[in-house]
Amino acid sequence: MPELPEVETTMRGIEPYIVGETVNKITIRTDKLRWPIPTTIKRLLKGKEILSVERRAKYIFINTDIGSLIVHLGMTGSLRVIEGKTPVQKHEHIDVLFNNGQVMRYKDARKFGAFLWTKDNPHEHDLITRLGPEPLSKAFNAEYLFQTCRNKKVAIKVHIMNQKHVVGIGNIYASEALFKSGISPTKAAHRVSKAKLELLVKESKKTLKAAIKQGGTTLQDYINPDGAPGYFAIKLKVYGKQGLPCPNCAKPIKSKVIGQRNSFYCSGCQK
DNA sequence: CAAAGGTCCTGCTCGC
DNA sequence: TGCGAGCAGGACCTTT
Repeated sequence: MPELPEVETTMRGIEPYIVGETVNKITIRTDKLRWPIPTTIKRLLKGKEILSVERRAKYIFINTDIGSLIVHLGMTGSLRVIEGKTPVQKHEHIDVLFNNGQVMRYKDARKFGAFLWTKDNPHEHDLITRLGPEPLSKAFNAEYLFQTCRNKKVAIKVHIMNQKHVVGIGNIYASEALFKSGISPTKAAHRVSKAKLELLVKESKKTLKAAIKQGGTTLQDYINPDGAPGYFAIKLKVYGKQGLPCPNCAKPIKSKVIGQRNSFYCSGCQK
C-alpha cells in the first residue's frame, strides 16, 4: 500500500508518541508476515526505552540501546499509536504496549510487510545494505541515474522501481514522474537521454516532496483509531486514469502491464 | 477471476 | 562447458 511518502508520514506520526517511552509488553497474533516474526522481541524489549525512529527507503527503524525493530508496511500495512484498550480488529497482528498505556499497533491484511529485529546497526542489515540512494538525497541526481542506466535494456519504469538504483519510487509515483518528464515508461533505460533523466530526477523529487507535505496534514489525527494515513489524495495525472483525456494533450491515457505492474501513460506526451 | 500501491527469491538466458 | 550477471516470472497473502 504505502509508497515512500506514506512511510515517511507513518514514521513522523509514531515518533513523538513512542520516543522516550518504555515497552511494557509485546503481543504477536500471527506467526509470520513476509518472514517469521521474532518472538524473542517479547522478552528482549520488555522494559526497554525507544531511543529514536528512522526511515530508510520504505523501512522504519525503531531503535533501542540493545537493537532495532525493522518494520516494512508491504502493500497493506499500517502502524499507528492508539490507546492500549482499543479493541483489536482483524489483521491487527502486533501490539507494542508502552508503560503510558498507549499501544503501537501493526496491521497488515496481505501480510506482505515485515516486522524484524536486529541487535546490530539496522543500516547494516542484509535487507538494507544493497539499497540504492534515497530519492530525496543529493546522491540521487542525473549523473548518477545516467550511470545506472548504461547498458540497461530494461524499461525505464522498471529501472527506477528497482531499489538497487533508487529507493522509494513505487508504482504510482513511477507512472506520475515519467508522465511529468515526458518519458515513455517502456523506453529502454539506456536509450533515455541524460537531459530527460535530469528531468525525471527533478520530477520524482518534486512529486515525493509534495506528497510528504500533504501527508503532514494527516498527523493531527494520527492517534485516533482511524488516523492511520491511507493513500494520500495527491492529484494524480495518469495513474488509474486509463481512457480519460491526458491533462496536457487530451489524448486518452493508456494502461499497460510493464514488468508485471500496471502502468499508465500518454502516448502523445511521453516518448 | 483478476488485480491491488512491494519486493525477495528462483531459475532461466545470455555473454564472456 | 562453466560461471556470473541480469532479468522475468513466481511467490507471499487477503480483499474487492
